[in-house]
Amino acid sequence: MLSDDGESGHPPLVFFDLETTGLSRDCEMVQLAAVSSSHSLNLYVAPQGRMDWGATRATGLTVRHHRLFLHKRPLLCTPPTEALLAFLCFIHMCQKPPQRPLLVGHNARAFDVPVLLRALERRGLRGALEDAVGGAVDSLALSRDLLRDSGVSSFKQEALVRRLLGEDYAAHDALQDARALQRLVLQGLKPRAEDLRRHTFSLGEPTGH
DNA sequence: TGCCAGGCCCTCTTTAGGGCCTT
Repeated sequence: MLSDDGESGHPPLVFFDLETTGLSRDCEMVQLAAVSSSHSLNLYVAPQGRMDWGATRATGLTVRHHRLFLHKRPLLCTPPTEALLAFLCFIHMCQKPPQRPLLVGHNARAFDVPVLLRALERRGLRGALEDAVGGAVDSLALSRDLLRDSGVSSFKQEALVRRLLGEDYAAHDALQDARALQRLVLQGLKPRAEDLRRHTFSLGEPTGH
């Protein structure tokens, strides 16, 4: 099976996902999860602002008095700077010198990476991430490419996991999404090293959102 | 009152528009 530990002819892969307060350009991350090989990181962060109703409906997360709740149960939260530093430590742990890991996320180019970079930039940590990784791969673009002419009509992560792996999972929980994405890419999409190279973008490139 | 996300992809395209995808 294709692996994500840097032993398959491509850099180590770190699958990640964010849950946020919404989709707007000023949204804040409230859950940060990363998975590589059998290792995982899962942290909740209490935002300064409010959750959009759509985000609450999708995730079950709510904010009250700057505390975060999942289905009305209080969550243990990590201060945002500590959460980002933990994420950077996780990435360093995944390094196989001289190879630097690739971040992999679904629609990451348009959404997760810009949100993450903004959070890092506010704390002077953006350069640390750019130095730590070899770039990022958007599994949405990768799947659209590899499944071209396959008859797949929905490229939502949940739909791809069901179609390619025959699995249902708890979507909109960042850790479950990151784990499902790891299975989707390694067991379902099975990209070649050149496929990953073709879809790797630099974090230094201007990103939208 | 007026704002309300934005990049990518596809096509009945390129002097554009609409749907997808992320929360």
